Amino acid sequence: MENKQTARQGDMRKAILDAAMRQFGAQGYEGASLQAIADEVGIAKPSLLYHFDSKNRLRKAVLESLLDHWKNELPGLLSNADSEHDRFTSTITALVSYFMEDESRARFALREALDRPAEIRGLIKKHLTPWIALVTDYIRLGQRLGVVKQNVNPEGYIIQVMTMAIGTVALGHVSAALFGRDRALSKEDIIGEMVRVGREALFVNPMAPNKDR
Amino acid sequence: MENKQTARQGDMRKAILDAAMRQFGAQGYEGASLQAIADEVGIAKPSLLYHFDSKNRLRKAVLESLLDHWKNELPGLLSNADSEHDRFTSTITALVSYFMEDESRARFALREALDRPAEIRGLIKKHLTPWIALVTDYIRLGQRLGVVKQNVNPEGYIIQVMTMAIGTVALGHVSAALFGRDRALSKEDIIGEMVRVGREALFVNPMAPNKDR
DNA sequence: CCTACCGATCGGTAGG
DNA sequence: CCTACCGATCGGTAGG
Repeated sequence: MENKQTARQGDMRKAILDAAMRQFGAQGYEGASLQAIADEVGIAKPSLLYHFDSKNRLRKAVLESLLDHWKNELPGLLSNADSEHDRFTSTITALVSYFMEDESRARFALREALDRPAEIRGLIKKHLTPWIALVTDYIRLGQRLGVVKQNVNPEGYIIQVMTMAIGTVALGHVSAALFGRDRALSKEDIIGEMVRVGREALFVNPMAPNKDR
Repeated sequence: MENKQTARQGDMRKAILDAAMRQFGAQGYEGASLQAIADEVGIAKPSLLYHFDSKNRLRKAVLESLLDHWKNELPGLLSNADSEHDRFTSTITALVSYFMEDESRARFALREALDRPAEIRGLIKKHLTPWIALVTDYIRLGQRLGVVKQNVNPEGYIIQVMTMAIGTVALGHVSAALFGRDRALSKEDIIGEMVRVGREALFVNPMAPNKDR
């Protein structure tokens, strides 16, 4: 009862963050106006600035909500796996599912990397570096075990997989229609081929069953 | 002599197109102002609108300059190759070189796909469809010859390679610093790993010498 | 190619 | 959470 007001404010903040992510993702930060975001939420523009002091702070809050998700998700993802193949499959599935669940996430993340490379580089370094290092360690372990190809460049490989995952989702509406109706591709086809490419490039035996050691 | 004036105007148009591509690529279409573009060229804003009737027409002219390059380049690229491996190497090298030569090209292309998916889809369909169909035909030929893996989805594969090529160049400044100084990656490392990923996912024998039939 | 200028919209503030 | 309003900047025009 004492936090009824707080709960309502929390709901409103979440509604604003959702609308902002969609608008920023679709129109870009400069292209999206506070007016359009306020309209989508159903409030007046100054009311929006009561919850977030400025457009820039609103953007940072959206960014933070993405980072928080992965800071909570990554630890479990990387430890709960019985084999290298499982680890690859569950990690890339979680990565792609998260962005496909709401494509605005992929578009927003891609735009931020284009608009503010220095800031995004700093955020990644600060929040994601230990987890990325863990992935490269696993790849090197796989190489010693003979499960992962020797010619894989672990750091470069991670960049390619992340670029494919975010890029494929963010550009889905463009690329799916690259071919005539007769050769139309479903989202599942595109994602499936992405996983296949990542798998073939990584594993000595890409089609190995679940257990590999 | 009679076209001295025309030559000067052509030079000015080219200077404006260059500045516009850099500004659009770095700041986005909405984020880049005509004033900033005019400043970079060293003329007044209304002078810019004498050469291009509106900001939107200037954007379309930049887009057209990218498409024209590939409409001229692709025919030669796809026919001048002695083997499937050569075709893959020369095509992906040309693709990546073109974007690396001026990274604004990759950023601008990526932003346009995000900002105006319907328009870009239409442009690709109109200008690039026959060449893309030729590439899928080559992949299917390679599969019949036993050079290309049977589980490749030709359409999906092309999407992944294009996403990797454009995304890797456009996001180079962000991704290169994902790792500490001790594991720093050069552009060549990143591009090399991209080519390796594409090759391993495509060929039955990724390390085959030049001739394969 | 320039100076001078236009209406519209932007992010943000005052005050309640 | 709202109405009313601000200065700054936007793309674009008039006129030379």
